[in-house]
Amino acid sequence: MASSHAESPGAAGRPLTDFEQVLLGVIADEPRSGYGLKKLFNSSPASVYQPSPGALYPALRRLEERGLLHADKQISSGRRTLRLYQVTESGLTVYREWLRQPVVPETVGSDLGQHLMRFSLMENYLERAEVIAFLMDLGDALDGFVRGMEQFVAARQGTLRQHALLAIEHGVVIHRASLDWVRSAMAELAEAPSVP
Amino acid sequence: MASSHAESPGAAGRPLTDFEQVLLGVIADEPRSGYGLKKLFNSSPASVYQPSPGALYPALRRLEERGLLHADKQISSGRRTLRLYQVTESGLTVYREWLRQPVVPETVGSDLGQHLMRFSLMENYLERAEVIAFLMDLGDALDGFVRGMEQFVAARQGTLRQHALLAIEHGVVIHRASLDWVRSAMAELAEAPSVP
DNA sequence: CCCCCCATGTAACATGTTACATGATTGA
DNA sequence: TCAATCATGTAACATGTTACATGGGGGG
Repeated sequence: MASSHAESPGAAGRPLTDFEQVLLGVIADEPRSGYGLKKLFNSSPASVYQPSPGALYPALRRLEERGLLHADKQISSGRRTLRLYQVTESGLTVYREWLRQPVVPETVGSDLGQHLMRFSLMENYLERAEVIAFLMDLGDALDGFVRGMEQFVAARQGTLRQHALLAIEHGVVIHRASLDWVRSAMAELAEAPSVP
Repeated sequence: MASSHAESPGAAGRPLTDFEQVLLGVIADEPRSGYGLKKLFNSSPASVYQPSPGALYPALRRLEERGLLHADKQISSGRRTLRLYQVTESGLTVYREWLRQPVVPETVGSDLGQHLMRFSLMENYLERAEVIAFLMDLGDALDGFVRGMEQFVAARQGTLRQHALLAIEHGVVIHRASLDWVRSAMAELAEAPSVP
């Protein structure tokens, strides 16, 4: 039942899940319903993430209960109730704080997807200079990660089995490719100044 | 309480988690205790995965209850009880089945880590020819994934915003790098015939 | 004596998956 | 009328995270 008591206005609580943050960001770009979000994710390139209804609807309710989202109960063209979500002001604040969070080098090895998601959502809310600074930090973190992996390999020269070594090299290769991407993205953004 | 009733011998039940499979594989390589596994993961390159005790110990118990692992209760050098796990025969069977599972092209975009883990563990249990066949399939799947991404981009030429397009290109770049890795790994394995 | 490492685990809590339930509307 | 799509959600279950609890043993 939609408890209609507005929650903590400052939005201080347990930090949001990545998934919750992404929902917030997507809805900040454009109001959506649960079903609309489902369609959006389904149409995404080759299964980036397909949230199950049991994950999606409760997540939206949680965001609503925190006062970060607000649902307009609508009856779209005679249909049954459609809950069209919009971000509230505190939702927008939380979202922007997330976008501006610094890149933590230690997590870049396991969290690359989150950074990409953030980069993608940044387009409408951050200025070009901030985006470029973000990419710079991401590049540094990736560079450090690659160096760390290479040192790890060098330190265990000979002790690693062939497949383990190859698997680690896969990690190196992947992150070096990410780094190259960061550099080319920076170059592209630097020379084509589109209005945010 | 360690219920000592041996479970279903054929090991038919809910399929194992990736994490459970990895535990099974690591223990198949060499008997380990919970703490030994913790140390092993901690020493892994730059936080591949750090299982929390609340994930690790219950997982080991589940594998034991299924009859896939067996614990020798030991008192190592006067210390408190140490549970040294070994794979049982049915555990080894399940493990080998996992190693031989075909590459599913649809999942390769989100599951690359699992395939790498499998590749790494294959070294001791599969023959060189099987490993190369696995890499061949993985390469085909990656190639298909990259083509699919490129088609996706081509189909929406112009409709994608700049950052979204760049993020997708990141996916392309990453998976192409993976594909290159697969090819070089195949070449390396083909010419250096070490005994499995 | 105190601290850190060995070594196990539990409790509370949140979250996710799968599968099912419900009902309205549109088009063949 | 029948099927598909729109649109919401719940129930059962398993799993994970964080934080805490417990206790022995070795070294400074």
